Amino acid sequence: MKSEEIAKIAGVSRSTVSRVINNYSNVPEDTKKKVLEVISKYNYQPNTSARVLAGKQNDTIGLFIVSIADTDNPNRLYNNNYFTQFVDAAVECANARGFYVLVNIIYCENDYNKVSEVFLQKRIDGGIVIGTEREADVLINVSKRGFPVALIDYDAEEIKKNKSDNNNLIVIGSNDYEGAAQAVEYLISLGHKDIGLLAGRLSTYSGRQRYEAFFDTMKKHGLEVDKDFILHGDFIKSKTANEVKNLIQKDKFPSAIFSSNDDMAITAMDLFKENNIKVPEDISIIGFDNIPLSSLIRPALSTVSTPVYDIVDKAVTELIANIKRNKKGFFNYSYDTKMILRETCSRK
Amino acid sequence: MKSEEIAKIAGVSRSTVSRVINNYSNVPEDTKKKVLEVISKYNYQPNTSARVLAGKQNDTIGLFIVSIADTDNPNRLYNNNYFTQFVDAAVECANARGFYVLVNIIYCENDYNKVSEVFLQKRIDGGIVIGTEREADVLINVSKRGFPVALIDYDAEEIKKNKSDNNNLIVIGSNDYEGAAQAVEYLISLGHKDIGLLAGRLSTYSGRQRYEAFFDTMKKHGLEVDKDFILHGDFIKSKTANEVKNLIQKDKFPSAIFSSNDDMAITAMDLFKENNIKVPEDISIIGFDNIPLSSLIRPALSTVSTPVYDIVDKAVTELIANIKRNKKGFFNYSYDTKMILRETCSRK
DNA sequence: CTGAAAGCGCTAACAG
DNA sequence: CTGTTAGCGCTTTCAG
Repeated sequence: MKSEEIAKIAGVSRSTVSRVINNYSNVPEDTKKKVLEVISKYNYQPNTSARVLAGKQNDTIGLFIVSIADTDNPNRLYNNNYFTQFVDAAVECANARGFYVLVNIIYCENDYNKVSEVFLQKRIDGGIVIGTEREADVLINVSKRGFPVALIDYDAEEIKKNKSDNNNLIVIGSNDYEGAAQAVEYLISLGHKDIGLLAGRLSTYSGRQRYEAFFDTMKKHGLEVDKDFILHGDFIKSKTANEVKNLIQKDKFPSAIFSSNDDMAITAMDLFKENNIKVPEDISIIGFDNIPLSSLIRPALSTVSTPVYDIVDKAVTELIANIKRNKKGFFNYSYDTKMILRETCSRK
Repeated sequence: MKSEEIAKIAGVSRSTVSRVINNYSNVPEDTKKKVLEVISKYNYQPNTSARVLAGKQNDTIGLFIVSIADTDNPNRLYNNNYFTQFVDAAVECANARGFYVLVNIIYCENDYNKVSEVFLQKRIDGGIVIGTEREADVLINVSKRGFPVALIDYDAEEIKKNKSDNNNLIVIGSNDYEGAAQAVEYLISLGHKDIGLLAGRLSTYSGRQRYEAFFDTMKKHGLEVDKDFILHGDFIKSKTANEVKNLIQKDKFPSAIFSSNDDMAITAMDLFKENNIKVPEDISIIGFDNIPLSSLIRPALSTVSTPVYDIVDKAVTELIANIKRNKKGFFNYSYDTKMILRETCSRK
């Protein structure tokens, strides 16, 4: 079924059919009704490719999830409790606004080219990139070519430097520095002095923010950081497990740990349990992200929640506004985090 | 940048550019190389809409996730530990085969029309539908119109009846009846007689299979089923919680429960814990699906694992084969489940 | 208000 | 082996 057939049946021209489909104002109610009836009767749907080729938008946004980690694990993302939230939220928000979502996963540096490809092939009107590494350049270039891009978990300041003329870039994130500082302050307020850090991948913005906040806060309180208590989990389960096992082997032990995300905190807790180290009696731990799992495990994990849903919703909304040319420019939004106290931290 | 410009620069015609893009055999190495160089130099990517309109495939499959549940919960899917696995697996498998994935969520009966729309608009070459309700007809009609469709968690027998001439339908699932029977047998072998059922939504195929297997197995062993021990959780957290709370109020209690999925089992366990009912000392429980969370909670949940990844991989592979016209016809595949014994079942 | 006609960027006969 | 040409199904001027 194509618009020409609809036109013939309705006794009008293709143009008129097109006009009613696109809701033009200058078509009389009668004609409109007549055409609509035929369309509905024959279950006609316009061919998207033809519409796009003729100048319409695609009404689809690309969701790019960077998951450069655990490359030896065939299940990768599959096991990542953090990103799945983004997929769900993005699809839900976009669908609610009449947009489709093309989901892409970036497993390796090489995959970054996929991003530009998808744009260049005009498969999408705009894209959201999450959890990105340093390869911001690729994305900034894409946006400079006129394609709207929303970046989540990115250093807005650094981008602002290079962007200058960028009209299609939206940077959205949470105030992780403040959130992490607050968590460490909390641990300190509980009387902890020997505090360890389970650090995330420093090539991510959030990884760096949480890392720096930890050291700054410790310093602010005149607390020494024992190098042996700095574990580089890099947001990767297997790495985290190795680092924690190493720590357990040592003859000294922190009384509390600030973990840069919940996944790593949970991995550590499992290992603690295996080794009869009690949380929070023997060691306190606080995570970051407030993934669904964190409230389900026992003891329930104290953590810092980032408003994932709000962030994604903002990303989708702003991206669509940019696509529709309502709102061009460089925008930067940042959301506050919130400490969620549960059962894994106790007074020293 | 369009193919004509590439042609001009490379000193050939558009057709030749098209030929090298589509890897035709009748292009001499030299010409090919020359064109490829220009393409790569200018970072040219063919416009997908134009290609599709000219008769090429879209190289994208639609993933439709039915989530008719908890409609009052704004986070819906977001909290569903089962479906996220499907999204990840599907994207990974499809990407690996050079296909893109358009993810759609079906929240209500009305959304079923979205499925046909996406097909009719030619946004996708084929679709995978998961967790479907009775509205199979919509999908079967879609496939009858020539669009390849893969159905996961569907009653293949029932479909076979109506399909007869269907050439584009693939039905994939796991042998849930056998898996559920095995789980109940296990509970019985542990000495349990008063066994309860946490039933899933009976409008899903898996929900029905697991339900029937429970009753059949109990009957086979001459065991009575107490009506008060049949809880209709419908795969929905809030409903499950209500049913379990009701049960706890009663003066009689089963010594074991077979839960039609892990999510409901975990909800029940949380309630048991709140009410000082110990698992597995006071009550044994076994779930279904083996979601990631089930191994993380304590006590770790005994369950029946379905090979999600295999199922999705098969769905993607077969769907693509059908799209590429290598393999037309009606196909039905079913995978065995596997009991995973952990810590929630004990001898009566 | 509405039809005719051009054109979006590509592929695929067809001819040479 | 390669260029020319005719669409693919739609939107959008441009006339009327």
